[in-house]
Amino acid sequence: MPTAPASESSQATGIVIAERIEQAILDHRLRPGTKLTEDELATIYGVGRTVIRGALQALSHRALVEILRNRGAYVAKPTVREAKEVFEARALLEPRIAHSAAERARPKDIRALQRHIDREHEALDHGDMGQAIYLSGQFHIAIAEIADQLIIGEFINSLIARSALIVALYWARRDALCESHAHHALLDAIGRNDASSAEELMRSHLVDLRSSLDLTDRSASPHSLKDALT
Amino acid sequence: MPTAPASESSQATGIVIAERIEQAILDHRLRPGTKLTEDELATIYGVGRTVIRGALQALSHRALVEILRNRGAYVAKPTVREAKEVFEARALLEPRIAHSAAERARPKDIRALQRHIDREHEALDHGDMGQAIYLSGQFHIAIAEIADQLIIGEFINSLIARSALIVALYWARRDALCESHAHHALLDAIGRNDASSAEELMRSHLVDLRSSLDLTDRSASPHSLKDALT
DNA sequence: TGCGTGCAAATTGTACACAATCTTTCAGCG
DNA sequence: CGCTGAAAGATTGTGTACAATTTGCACGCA
Repeated sequence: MPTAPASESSQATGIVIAERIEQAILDHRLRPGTKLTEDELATIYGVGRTVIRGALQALSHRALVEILRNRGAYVAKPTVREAKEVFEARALLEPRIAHSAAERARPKDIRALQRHIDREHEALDHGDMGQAIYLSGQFHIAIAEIADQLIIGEFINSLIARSALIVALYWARRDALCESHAHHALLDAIGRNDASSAEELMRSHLVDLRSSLDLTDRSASPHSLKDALT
Repeated sequence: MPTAPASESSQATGIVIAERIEQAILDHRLRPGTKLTEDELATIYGVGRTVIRGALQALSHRALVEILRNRGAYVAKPTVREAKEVFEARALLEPRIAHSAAERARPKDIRALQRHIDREHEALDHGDMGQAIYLSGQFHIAIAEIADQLIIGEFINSLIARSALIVALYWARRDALCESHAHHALLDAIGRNDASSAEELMRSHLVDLRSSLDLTDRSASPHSLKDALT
């Protein structure tokens, strides 16, 4: 939920901290599996553990952080199965949303999308891969916002956040995300209010995205290995 | 109410309390708009406010409880728009899930679904409408579980929880949910592994469900009125 | 009477102290 | 030499006190 005014005190601090941590996870400054100790974060942000705990719990609801009882919080490590399911869900939701977005898009929406693409290129030029991946996700979220479907938009938001983690773990072909040709094509179709093209472009874009990942079943995946030993 | 023994494993208490409150909301013992004071709940369940706060925050993430900063937690009151969006999302997700469920269903799954329907009938015979609505939702969740799609299943779970709130606010035709003919037909199709029938039945069932609600735009809705004044 | 201001009560937000639990380490024993 | 078990250390879970914010009410002024 977009609780806008961050400048106020109170619980806003917890939300701000959660967003900071989420940002760090999304652009890969915090790798999957990293331990997030409450005390450590509390001293870093200069607040009590109560606030940190709330932030971590919020992130765990978004499946970005995994909280193990009495054992602490860790940056989540999606399994291969979860990764597959995330992309199945995206394949189900996003083409439909792209369709709606194309129907509803107005000039200012197109300009907003264009700005997203520009920032994406900028990050790529600076070689900031983490930021580029983050912005690439933001582009999808921007499309969902145009579609003006808050609930489905929230689902997509959550799925894209998880996708950043999945990319961190399973990315095989480094070229796929970089050539944001697909995003240009989407912008084009949406700009022309061509709903069925936008829908189809989104569908194939997601197929491409998924095929750039290595989701072969490796039972020796980091997660199950760790679980097996403990 | 037997308050949980102190030896019970830590955070589990918070989860248990959240589930109890959710249950109360779902079968309409707590009406939308009811204030949930932390101190009150803390004394009821015999725990500190810390635990209650965690439970309320979890429920707010599921959109069952609305937390207003410095003003407390209230049972959520979905707007007409949110209600429409919930059913749009369900119409998008559930037919697909019904399809998968029909493909994967095995005899024990069918038996589980049958048990759900039996309990539904039982509640109706006892005239316990709240419980009947709750169980009616559980049937949809059971189908999602058969489909074995954890992530989409979680989305559906959240949507169905919200649907219980929506029914509490906007139910117009009291007959619709009671005649669970649609659930029988679904069980039948899934039992025959007839995926396309199950998908189509789910689609029309959701249309029926939605048409039993009064979602006409009344700008004097409790929520927007409150917002307008503040 | 109507309206604005200021104080008091209630409720939430936060920090901190203590208890419960898990992990690690190391000594003793087979 | 490896295994078992217990104690020490570290980390999380919970209750509670205090601070911050909001709300309700009463008072005074036009």
